[in-house]
Amino acid sequence: MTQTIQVAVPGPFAEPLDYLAPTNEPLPQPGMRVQVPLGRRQLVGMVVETQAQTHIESHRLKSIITTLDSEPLIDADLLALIIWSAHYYHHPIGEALISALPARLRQGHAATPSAETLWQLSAHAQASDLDALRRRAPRQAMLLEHLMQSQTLTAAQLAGLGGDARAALQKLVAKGFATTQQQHHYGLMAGRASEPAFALNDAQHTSAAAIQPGHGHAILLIDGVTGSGKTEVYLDAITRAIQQGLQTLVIVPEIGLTPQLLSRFQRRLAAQIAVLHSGLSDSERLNAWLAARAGKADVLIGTRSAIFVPLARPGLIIVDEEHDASLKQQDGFRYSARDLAILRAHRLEVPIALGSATPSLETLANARSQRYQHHQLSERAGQAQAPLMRLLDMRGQPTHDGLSAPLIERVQSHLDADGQVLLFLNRRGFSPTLICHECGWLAECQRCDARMTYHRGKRRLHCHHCDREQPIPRDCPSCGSVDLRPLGLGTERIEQALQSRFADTPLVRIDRDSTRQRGSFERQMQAAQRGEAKLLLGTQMLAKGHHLPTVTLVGVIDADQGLFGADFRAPERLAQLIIQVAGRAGRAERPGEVAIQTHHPEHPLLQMLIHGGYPAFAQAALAEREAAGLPPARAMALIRAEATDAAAPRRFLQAAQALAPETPAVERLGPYPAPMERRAGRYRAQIMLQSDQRAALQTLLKQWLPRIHSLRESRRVRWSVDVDPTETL
DNA sequence: TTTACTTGAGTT
DNA sequence: ACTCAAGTAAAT
Repeated sequence: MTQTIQVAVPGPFAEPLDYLAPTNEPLPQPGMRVQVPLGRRQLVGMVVETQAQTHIESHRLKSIITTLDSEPLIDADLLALIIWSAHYYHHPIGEALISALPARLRQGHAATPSAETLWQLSAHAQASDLDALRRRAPRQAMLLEHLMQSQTLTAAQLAGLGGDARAALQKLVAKGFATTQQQHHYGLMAGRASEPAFALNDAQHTSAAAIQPGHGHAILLIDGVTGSGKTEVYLDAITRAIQQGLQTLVIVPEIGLTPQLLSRFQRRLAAQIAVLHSGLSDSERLNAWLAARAGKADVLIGTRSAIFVPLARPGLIIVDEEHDASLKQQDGFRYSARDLAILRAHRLEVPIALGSATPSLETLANARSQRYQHHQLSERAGQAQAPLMRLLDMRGQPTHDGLSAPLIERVQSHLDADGQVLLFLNRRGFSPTLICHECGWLAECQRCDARMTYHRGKRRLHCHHCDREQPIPRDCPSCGSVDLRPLGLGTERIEQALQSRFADTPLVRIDRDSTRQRGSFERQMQAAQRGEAKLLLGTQMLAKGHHLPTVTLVGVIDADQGLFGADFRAPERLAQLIIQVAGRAGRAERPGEVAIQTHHPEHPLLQMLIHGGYPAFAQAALAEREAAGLPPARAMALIRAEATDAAAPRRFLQAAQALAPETPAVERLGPYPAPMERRAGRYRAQIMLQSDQRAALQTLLKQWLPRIHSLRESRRVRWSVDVDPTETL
């Protein structure tokens, strides 16, 4: 009986495939990549198991072609975690395992970091040689002197020396004064702890002390209002992890991985820091991944996908802004980095801290049921006081491009007192659409059930759902009238209104359009932070996490948009956004004020928020979810389908429903059209599953999905499963 | 009759 | 996902 090896290969397979051990090669181990034949193709797969029995007839088994790694890339723990998550999210096992690797490894490249040349002083070199060189080759002499002082020179140091230092060094090597050597180069940032740690206040100290790297598993919610110094708590815990020789994995939202955050870590930690985000090249990502795996990095800061990075000596996991939507992948392998982080911390027996000023209802429910330790930081660090929030009733108010008289009055008053004002509107462009004043025609997208946004700056219509752009029509396509008018409010329009109302006040607008150029976001943010701009206007880009110490007034231009969204999470998101943008006010010594424009001042959500803050809102929202049988009270999953043929998704999902195993434990709703049925030219429908028992929902999916796979209709649509969906649209 | 495109089955 | 064989539609 020859040994069969289970290999996860990229393809639509829920389970690994069986292969024979490679001939003339040692047995590959779990966690190693292997090259395997699949049909006519050769693919990179990952060994999952070597002790397996197979039920495939032995003559049909093929052999592994070759083993690509000399040691496992990921250890048994991480391998098991990824396999578990492939099953939990019902994603093909090979896709899950392969997508956990950096692209270079997926493609089969060697698991080695970049190499850089290192020049060293040769033992033969004498001081007299230096004198001899000084006359004929001053550049070589200069370099030799460098080598004599510091023994080595790296490529990075060379860049600072100017000219063709490399050629001169080659001459030195030829003359036997220097030698070269290739050295691994992981591209790490060296932290210097040049800045002393802040003295923690009592609440910070209590939270930080509860995070004990090296003392087993614990889950902590660090529930800290904006400005309460969550990062100080993290830094304290990370410092202790480093002192114990343990690594910390820090997961941050896409928008949160800023140069400011990195430089703060660098200034405060005596550690090697690796960074992993979407802006890196493939080899930079590989370097950071390998640095964490080899234990060269003490701290790894990364976005969602960093949760799959192997760690040589794990000691602590931190998930910052744990409520942030970007922690859940929205296509393909739809995992939640926050949920997997909790699982990983459990498996590794290390503490995990989840931080947020506005925790998700899922996390709050877990804190309430004592599964997580709940640490509240309700005091703002330093002198800062909580801002005063109030609602501005828009009903019957005359408005100037969305700005009510009371808001204009507040802005003026803060500007007069030399304050800085931040206005928040989560909608870019000039107006959400154009309307024909004669016949009521609206500028609709050809490919989506949505209106096209009018962008005055670009002089174009732009669909924010499918990215389609077109020129602005001269006249109405329906009646020919030339009287086309902007309908609704976007940041460009508010900018214009502010410029005419506060003509002499320097203003900066920050949204995806105004920051498209490289570096312009940082430039504009600096103008905001230094107080050069007195009026700041922007979308959630401006709301999330940037320190704006001199803002005294925050205006929310339109709170109504989020109040009546189709998604059951819309109120939660609105509350989080309002609290976050409100958190920008009064962070330093000045007290802040928050003014929220709304046509529904009596709305319970808004009342709750301004009177009881986020905790009161969250408590009410949790009770509502409980009553409605929605997450986190019950488990949820979606089966989504889309196709260019309008009827196909519904037909497919109906056929799927007919094959569903009957169980009273799981409720199955639909198929029903997605709230925006047509998007980018595709029609979309879905089935919703809900259950009181997570396990029952999993069992149902496990039995059901293979049947759905075998449906003829399944080939005519694109379909996918979304477990624990965060966007039900 | 040849060639281009769609459809279904199978990959260990 | 990808690739191939079989089936169908249109080019010569």
